[in-house]
Amino acid sequence: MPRLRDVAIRSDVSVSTASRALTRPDMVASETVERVKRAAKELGYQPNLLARSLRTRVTRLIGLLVSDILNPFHATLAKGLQDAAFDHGYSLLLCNTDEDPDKELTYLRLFRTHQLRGFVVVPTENSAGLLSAIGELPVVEADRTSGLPGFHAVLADNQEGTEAAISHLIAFGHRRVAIIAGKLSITSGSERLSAYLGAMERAGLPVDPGWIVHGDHREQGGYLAARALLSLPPERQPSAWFVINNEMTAGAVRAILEAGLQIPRDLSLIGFDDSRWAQLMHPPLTVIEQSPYDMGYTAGKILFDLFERGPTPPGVLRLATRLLERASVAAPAPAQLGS
Amino acid sequence: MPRLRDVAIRSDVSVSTASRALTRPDMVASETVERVKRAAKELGYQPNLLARSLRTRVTRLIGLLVSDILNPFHATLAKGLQDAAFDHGYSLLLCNTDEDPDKELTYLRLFRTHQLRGFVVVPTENSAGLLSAIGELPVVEADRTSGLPGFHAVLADNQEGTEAAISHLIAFGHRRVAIIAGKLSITSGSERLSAYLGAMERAGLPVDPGWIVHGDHREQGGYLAARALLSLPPERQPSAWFVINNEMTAGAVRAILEAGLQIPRDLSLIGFDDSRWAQLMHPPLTVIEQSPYDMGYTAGKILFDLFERGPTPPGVLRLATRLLERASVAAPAPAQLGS
DNA sequence: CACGCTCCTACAATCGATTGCGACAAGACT
DNA sequence: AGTCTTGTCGCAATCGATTGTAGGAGCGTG
Repeated sequence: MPRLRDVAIRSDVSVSTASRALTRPDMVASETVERVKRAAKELGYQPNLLARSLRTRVTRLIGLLVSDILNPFHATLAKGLQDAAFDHGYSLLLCNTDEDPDKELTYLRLFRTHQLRGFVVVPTENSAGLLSAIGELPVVEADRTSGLPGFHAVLADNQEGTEAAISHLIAFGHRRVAIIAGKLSITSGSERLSAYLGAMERAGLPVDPGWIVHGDHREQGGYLAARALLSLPPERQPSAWFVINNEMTAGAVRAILEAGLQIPRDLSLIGFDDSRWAQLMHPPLTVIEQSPYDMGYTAGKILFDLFERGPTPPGVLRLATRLLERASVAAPAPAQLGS
Repeated sequence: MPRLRDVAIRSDVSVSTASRALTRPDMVASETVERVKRAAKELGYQPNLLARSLRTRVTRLIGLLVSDILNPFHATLAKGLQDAAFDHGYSLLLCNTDEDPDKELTYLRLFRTHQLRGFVVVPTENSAGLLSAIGELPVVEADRTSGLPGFHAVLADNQEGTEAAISHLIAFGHRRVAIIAGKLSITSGSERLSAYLGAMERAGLPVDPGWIVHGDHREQGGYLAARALLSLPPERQPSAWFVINNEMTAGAVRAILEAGLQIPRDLSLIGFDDSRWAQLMHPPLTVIEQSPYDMGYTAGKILFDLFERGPTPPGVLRLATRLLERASVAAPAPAQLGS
């Protein structure tokens, strides 16, 4: 690989002039710039970013830390961030933690050793303890917050979305609405649960404690939570479920199908976050749509802003949600109305 | 951030000894090693990989170039590669090209400027011309090959998979089997098409030219191809479709539902590559399952092998496929048997 | 005691860029 | 003619690590 020195020799200038000709052309005579550029092109010169970054103390690398890129929500977020990175001339280091604190710590360290400029993280339960250790690196949290002060965050408007979901169910006549909730230590989980409780209370509807089950945000967790709901005695059965994320919704659907129930005849269902399978399943699933792509793109923009303008007072940005009415919600069967 | 110099001063040795104590402890008195390590820990020292890589001329970065990380196939492949990278102490740069040759070229250049050690690519039509330009960088192709000689590749056993699909349909009594094929310039597409033709011929079944439609490997392409099939005159209608990738299968399903047809009553369907929606849709889709995770992991292993052992004669590794029988294939209705 | 040997350690060069500063020439101005 | 600008360009230091080589300490041996 040709070095800057080769370009300099070929265009008969010093290395410093060659450097300036390529990066700050206004400081060099235009005729010289031309000569240097031509030489660079002829040699196929590509600057060594390691050397440049070492000298300037600035890289053009950012990171993304998610628990699982297989979750379409994360994949879409990754794409949004990647596009933002591309638009700003940055490259993206992708890291899956699999919810493993050791991996998470390893990656966080890696971010520092690789001299990343900053990163975006979808925090997990363990993140809070770890993030406080990384120090001065600019960070933007997406989807959830670790609860730590000082971080910028881009989140969905969980309250608005949840309320829309519950209102939708109530409008169909449901009075017995269950929730497959998540971990309280994860903000998206706790916010959606409390919005559910608020919406039910405002509607004057009692909530059976058995209607609140907690999953681990993964498919299997949703499945187990659904089984718990299905095993409630008949007189306590809810007529509709609200599931707080897409993975658990998939698990819940699996459990429902296994139990031989039909949606929405026997049970109405509404999920948080859209996905292809939600559109294609039978019946198509009514969901609260979020914008993971925008979330990623926006998180990126905030990050780049941070790079340019320096530290900013941290703020939380809420992205709107939207009710996508499809066919998994219907009026409850008379027998289900209960007391 | 503390530098090695700080560690050296604190442990009262020279920078070079500090360096050796941390990276080649056998060359330094164990008592000194101890002292240096302690100092490093106390200071929270993290080596600057830019400087190290600049000096050693070797980074621990690899890249992944895919057209679209939103495709679960690519996402899963990415995860496999990421896990392989983690296991070998490498980090992964993720790049989406969106099938845009400009982006692809930009990223390829980026790989060189970032001094990546090598990369994995799922080639597109444009890749062939570009890959030849990147020179000496180790590359492993996944899922498809660009057709260029000299590259290692990890592919699905397209012939085996396609034959299993067609045999399955034939075993159910289908004689009129259509294919939604891809671009011939993409090997996975051409291989699956020719395997289809071979299987039909060996079964002694004629193929109506109208039964072969080409899509662009994306959802919309599958939709359009499906519309083309559905608009064939009744006497030329196939009783079963084989779709060569998951995105186009989704589009095809959309078109079928729009047309008010029922699977498998009116039409049997079998897709290549499994996905969650294929499991959850109604009816669950019979598919040829591939192992994108293994593909990514294996591609990574080949790449790391290349790093360690130096250039190897390029080879093509085929990963087995498996027929996942679900419920989208049934015997054709008598009226469909045709002539 | 001189010599050679083995261990350790330090000095200094090096990777490939960027950049502060000074040198120099050409032109403007007094 | 002398001085001052202005515009270009080169020298050399620098970023933070790694590593070839040389030198010194400690020890055993003849």
